[in-house]
Amino acid sequence: MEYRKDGRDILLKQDDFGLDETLDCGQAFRWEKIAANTYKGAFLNKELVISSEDEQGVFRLHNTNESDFLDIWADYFDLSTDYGELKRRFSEDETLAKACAYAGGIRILRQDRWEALSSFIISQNNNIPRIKGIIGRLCEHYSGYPAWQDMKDETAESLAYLRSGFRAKYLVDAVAKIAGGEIDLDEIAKMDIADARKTLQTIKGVGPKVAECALLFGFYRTEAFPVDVWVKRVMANWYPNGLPDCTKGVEGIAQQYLFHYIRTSGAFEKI
DNA sequence: TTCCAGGCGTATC
DNA sequence: GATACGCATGGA
Repeated sequence: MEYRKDGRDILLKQDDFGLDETLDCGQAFRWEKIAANTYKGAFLNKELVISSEDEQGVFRLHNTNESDFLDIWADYFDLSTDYGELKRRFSEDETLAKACAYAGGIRILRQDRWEALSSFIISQNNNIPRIKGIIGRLCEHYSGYPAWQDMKDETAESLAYLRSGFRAKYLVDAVAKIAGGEIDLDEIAKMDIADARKTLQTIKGVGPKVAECALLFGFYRTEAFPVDVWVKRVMANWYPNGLPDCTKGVEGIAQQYLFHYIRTSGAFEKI
């Protein structure tokens, strides 16, 4: 990992990293583009402004320090994973080769468990701009993303201001199950993937897709493979017999390249 | 106006 | 176990 201090900023040299592709590709919902090449966001309630420099592959983490960079952001941005190597591996497959070439700057963010779980509960049968709106209202209300402990007294009625529709009662059930001890996110992190899936799906509003998203983005279980309407199209059109072997163990990372590719490249219209 | 969105609960067979 | 349908909201 190559970095140096520059005044109150950290300058990071990092290949295979694009801000638009990583922060605005539907895996996290509260990064906001505040200027050209600049995003503002947060992990837990530690805020960060990050921008790309003119020099290719160099990023500026504004107004932070070395310990936050090493303890928080290096992990959050998954800097210890070699995405160049992953892309070479994926590129054995023709479609994945195109997806990796199309958006080579995608990385999987190592997000907070509760934030990922609750965000993807909100995401169901919803579109990304509206998901961002609902989460934005939630964070505005709580001055940051609320921990589940902060939401213990919420009801579907008290959450009406979110305008999250039928999803509000699902959030309430998730909080209730965690607060009641039926669900322990630390325990889920230690479970094998089958038990983790099964346990998450005891929450109302958490089915196969939301569970996979929570596991991939909140628990960094790279073998989790979320299938939404877009990935259904990917599978139907390119992988009718299943994913290629080169994705084994990191299906979720492959999924993110494919999701972004079919959703934004225009490849879908050409099928 | 109708359709759709990072789906799921429920009823029915 | 599979399939059909309703669900809140808002943009296209």
